Amino acid sequence: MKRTTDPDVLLLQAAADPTRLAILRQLAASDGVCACDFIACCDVAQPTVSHHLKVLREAGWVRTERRASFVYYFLLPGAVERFRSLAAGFGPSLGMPASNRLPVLQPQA
Amino acid sequence: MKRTTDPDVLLLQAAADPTRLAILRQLAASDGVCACDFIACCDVAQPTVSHHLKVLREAGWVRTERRASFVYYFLLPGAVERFRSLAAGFGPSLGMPASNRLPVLQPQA
DNA sequence: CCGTGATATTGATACTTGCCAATATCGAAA
DNA sequence: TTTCGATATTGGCAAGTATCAATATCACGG
Repeated sequence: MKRTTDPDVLLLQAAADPTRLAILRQLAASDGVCACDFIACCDVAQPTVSHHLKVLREAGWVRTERRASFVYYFLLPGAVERFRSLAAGFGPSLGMPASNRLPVLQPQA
Repeated sequence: MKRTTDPDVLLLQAAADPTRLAILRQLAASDGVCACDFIACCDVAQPTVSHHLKVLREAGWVRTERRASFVYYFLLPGAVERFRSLAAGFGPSLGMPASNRLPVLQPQA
């Protein structure tokens, strides 16, 4: 993907991967998950899980907390909220199908 | 990225690009946009815009409609809705920070 | 201090993706 | 039909990324 600085795009890019979305979903289901548990849920090796967790951390999706030799991952509520407002920003396009509105006929009119 | 069939991941992947997010936002602002107008909004050449529009179409984000030699793009309300429920599915993590809840101490307990 | 289990980092490789020039296609008008 | 403007497709390259083996680090128990 192209390098970008748009925080919304960075948030989306981090979520737009099967493994990482599975991780996010597990965190949404029960927050505070040990890193070792993600190895079971996703069909990838441990270093790969660690890599994806790093991506999520750097994108601001999760924070970490050490307990003994385990590392727990937590969803950052701010990220969830940002994601939701991004979705909410996709307009009032609900309810009425777009074809019911009069589209302009000339571009840049 | 890894090949996947998860429709949610496909939806996210399609949106997780600066050019395509700009396109989606322009559509959210005023639905029914001529393809030629996207060339101005995004700083890329015409074939690149066409490529991104194809990605969005195949991901189910938009539909097209020919008028004369122009092609108009419309946001699919279903896609917006799917995107929103995806965001909504990221848990009740709003309000109370995760650290206020008691996380398990032993993995897989 | 040493061994062990958990997690992170490194390095290499294969795959995917964004980009544009050139070209093809399509619709309308001459 | 020929031409022209708008859009799509092709082909190739450059860059990004997912993956894992090997290795490093970290925290704890002995």
